[in-house]
Amino acid sequence: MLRDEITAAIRRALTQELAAVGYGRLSIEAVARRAGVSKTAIYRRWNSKLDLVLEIVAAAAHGKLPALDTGTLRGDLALLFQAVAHALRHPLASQIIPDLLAEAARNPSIDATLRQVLHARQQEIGGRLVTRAVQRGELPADTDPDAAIDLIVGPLYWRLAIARLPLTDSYLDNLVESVATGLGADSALPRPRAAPISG
Amino acid sequence: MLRDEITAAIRRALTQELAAVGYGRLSIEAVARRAGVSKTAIYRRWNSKLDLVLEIVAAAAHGKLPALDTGTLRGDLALLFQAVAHALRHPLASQIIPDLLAEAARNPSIDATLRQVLHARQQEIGGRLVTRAVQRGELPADTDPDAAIDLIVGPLYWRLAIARLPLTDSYLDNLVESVATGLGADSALPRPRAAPISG
DNA sequence: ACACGTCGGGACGCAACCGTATCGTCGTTG
DNA sequence: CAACGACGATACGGTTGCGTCCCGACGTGT
Repeated sequence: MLRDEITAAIRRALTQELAAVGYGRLSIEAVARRAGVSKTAIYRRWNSKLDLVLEIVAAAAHGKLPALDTGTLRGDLALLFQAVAHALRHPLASQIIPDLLAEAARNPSIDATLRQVLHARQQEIGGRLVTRAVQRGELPADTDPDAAIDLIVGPLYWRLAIARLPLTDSYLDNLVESVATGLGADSALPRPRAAPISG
Repeated sequence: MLRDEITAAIRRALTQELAAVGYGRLSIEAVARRAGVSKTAIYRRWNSKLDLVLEIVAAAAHGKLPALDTGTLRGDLALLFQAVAHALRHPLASQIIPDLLAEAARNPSIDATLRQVLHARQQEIGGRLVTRAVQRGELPADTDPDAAIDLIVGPLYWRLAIARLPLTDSYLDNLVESVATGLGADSALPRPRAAPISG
């Protein structure tokens, strides 16, 4: 009997509050104000602040995942980077995700939830990507999937979520090439070198 | 006339509080309790919560920086990774840094301070590392220092601060090699490939 | 022995938020 | 059109924190 429009408004307001003040300062009162809803309406739906956040974070991350099998390592990487960049370009996501990841270090419930919806999925996607590339002969057979994920996700996350520098198409192209060769793929092209200075 | 031991106790307590509850929930009262000090003693030294945090964060990051000129790209990377890993292994640092980086997205004062003490230094160190490698002929002449920094710092930060997975010596060795070749250095060794499956 | 200034303790008024409870209202369902 | 239940508004007591102020107690330097 709970009205869906109000539930949706609460979810929307929570997302915005989370981005605006972070999990640490999050207050139910502010969520209610922002949603144009009474506190009562929130407490009818969730028991507490943590419940609310966990439910909504888990739901938000159950979105679509790309097929991600283009037939080449570089194609897969480019597609994955596009998806990650698209997600982290949303101002809300780029504020909420680092905030919750930091909070996860001290809140086991949040940590568990994020591991389910983010890390597990990353490992699954990254693992498949690596496995296929190994099968194609593009990557060494002894490639460690965990280490590969660090190398794939780390640079883009750093630039978008931490350094907050702009992202251009050519940057992404270069990143694909860097990560691919870093993982152990053959270089696409030889690249020009300066002559060593030592005589 | 302010007693140094008390100032030090406040700094220590602030660090611990920051790690325990994060910047969002940080309270002066809790810092005072933890330091075994009265609120008055804190307010005699700093005007507000933000002042306190900014001063101490800035001071903490003015620590030593490694000489970082080993003569080879891989040597420089290994040394840099050791330094980063050492810093992020401290439980306090590994909780505080992601927390403040997330908070920086919504607090301009924190953002400015972190850019001074972290990003600027990273760019300086990373830029020098890249410049030297280019001069030696180890890296392409058109290497973008900013992109290089993402590739260097991102994976290790991701693993230690976000994924919070363990770090082994062999992992670091592999990471040095991956990053070096990803940046465009020649591979140290050819690595075994599986035969492509397609017949 | 004296004066000075920091010290801890504690109280202040103000504000925000928690989670609960109680209203009368309104819309939906049947 | 009647009953039901979610709705907003409002208030509750309790907790926590802010930043300020005052106090008597050191203890340090002179």
